[in-house]
Amino acid sequence: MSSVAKVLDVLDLFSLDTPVLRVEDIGQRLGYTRASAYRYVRDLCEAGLLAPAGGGAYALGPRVLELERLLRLTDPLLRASQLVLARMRPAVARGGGVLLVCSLYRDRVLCIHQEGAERLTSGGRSIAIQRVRGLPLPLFRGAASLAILAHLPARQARALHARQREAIAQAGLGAGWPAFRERLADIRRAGFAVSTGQMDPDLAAVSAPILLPGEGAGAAPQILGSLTRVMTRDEFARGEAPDFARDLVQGAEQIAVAVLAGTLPQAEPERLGVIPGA
Amino acid sequence: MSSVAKVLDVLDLFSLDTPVLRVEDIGQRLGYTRASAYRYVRDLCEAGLLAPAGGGAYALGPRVLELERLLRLTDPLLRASQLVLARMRPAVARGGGVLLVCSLYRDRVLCIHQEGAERLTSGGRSIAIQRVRGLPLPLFRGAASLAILAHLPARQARALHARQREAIAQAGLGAGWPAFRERLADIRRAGFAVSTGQMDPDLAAVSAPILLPGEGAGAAPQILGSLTRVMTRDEFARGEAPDFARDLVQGAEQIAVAVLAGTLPQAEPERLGVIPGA
DNA sequence: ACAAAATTCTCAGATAACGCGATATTGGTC
DNA sequence: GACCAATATCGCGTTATCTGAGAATTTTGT
Repeated sequence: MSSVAKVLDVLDLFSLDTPVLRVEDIGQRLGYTRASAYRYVRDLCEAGLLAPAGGGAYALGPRVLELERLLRLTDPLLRASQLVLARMRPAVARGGGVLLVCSLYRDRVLCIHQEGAERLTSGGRSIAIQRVRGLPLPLFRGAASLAILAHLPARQARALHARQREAIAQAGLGAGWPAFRERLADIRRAGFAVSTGQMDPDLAAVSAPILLPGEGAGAAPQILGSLTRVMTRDEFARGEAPDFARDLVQGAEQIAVAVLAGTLPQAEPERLGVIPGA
Repeated sequence: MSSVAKVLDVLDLFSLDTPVLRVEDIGQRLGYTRASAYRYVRDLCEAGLLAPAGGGAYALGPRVLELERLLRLTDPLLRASQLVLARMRPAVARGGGVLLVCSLYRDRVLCIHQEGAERLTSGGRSIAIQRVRGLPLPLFRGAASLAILAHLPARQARALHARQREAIAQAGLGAGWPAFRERLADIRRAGFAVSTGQMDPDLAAVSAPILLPGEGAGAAPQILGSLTRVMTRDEFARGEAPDFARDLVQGAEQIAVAVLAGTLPQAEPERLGVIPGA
């Protein structure tokens, strides 16, 4: 194992349960000597990814916020989504809904942007949206995940099934590979994914894949992420779901176009303002 | 130079101007061979800090968002600020002002939280607040910076002056070390820092240091960050500045108390909700 | 000022990292 | 489906770096 991987493994120890760790604990958990643990932590502190939190303990560092701002302002998918989201915002807000942009992150799906409220109200109950920005969630539950899952390259889907047969069956996506494959094909044929009650019993979601056209003739398109609308089950049952799906699919297509446009070298006409001290 | 530092240096290349980089360019800019550049990029991708962006290019990766969420939910200073900010929010919002929590980050000051609008309106002009979350700014300009600068440990202030004599003089903080030292002592004596027109000609700010009491008798308190209120110059001139300062100093003290309380091992009564798939 | 942590340092041996060129993989084209 | 050009990884000898144990040093607490 490379020393870089060892150092970056330290980052994995920081979690909601253990946001502040002592060097001794880090070394013990990963099987490093005290000296090595100190060296690794020092390296991460120099990079700003960790910061001393007093008492020989360390927590995530300010560099995380600096990188987050950079990502927020520059991520190709986020930038491409901005115009489309701005256009869809009023209609979605009117319905009390929420828009999400998600992307694949290893074996999970990560929400990279939420637009609208963080909670929905249904029958007097205030429901927190589970798929919040920055929280990786499984590929097998929720419309935003399914829309991405269905468009994974065939090889990847196959490997995924081999690795997580259990979780897939448990999510109702079929017991074997043929059944699973068929479920994914169904979603692809529909052009969007729907889930009701998968994340919260009183919520539903519709999600459209953000697809870059496969460059070769007949080549499968490349999945970049998904554009999702979360709503209460009541609103979903009101029967406008087909309209939602149409809007989402259209929005996702426009995002894909914008991503392509942003990839072109000369497609950066507006300079970002010069920021002193940046 | 350690190999970890070399890998993490790659992260420094990503900026607002160059958010997407090709491996070749990374290697060339840092003087690495192609093979090494690929190795480094691969390591960072495995950690999720970078992600392929097509065409042999890479951009910041989704892990950044995951870490940001973690930091937002767990950072000791942020958590300690939450209650105080909630209490101050209404009064500040009424005045059209903005609250910032900032902390020291190497030789700069980083805003780690903003409360209220991102813009202020003065005489029909809409002014963007420069000190936005995640953007490191110099230590020498703006109230939020000065409040921290004034409470740096003496050694650090001295070293800083030796390194950045020029920038300090240019910011009007004195031409030599004695003058600089005196300016900092002035701010400490006042208990808060004020700036008018330093960041934007039509804005002003008042900032209180967030100080942990020095543990030894007579020991200098430790600076954690600053609590700042940004407002239009008009509102500042309205003469309520002393009230703002009093409120901020009081708020900063309460944050310090909350940080101390959070440091105690048994001070985590409320478990965060269990999040499926987290 | 003293005692106890917390952190860095020293050094020789063990071990990955480096560069180079060759070799797979991709992705686009016919 | 076969080709070609990129994109990315591999294999290996050399060499610089990392490691571990304990001592030395700095920082912190009383």
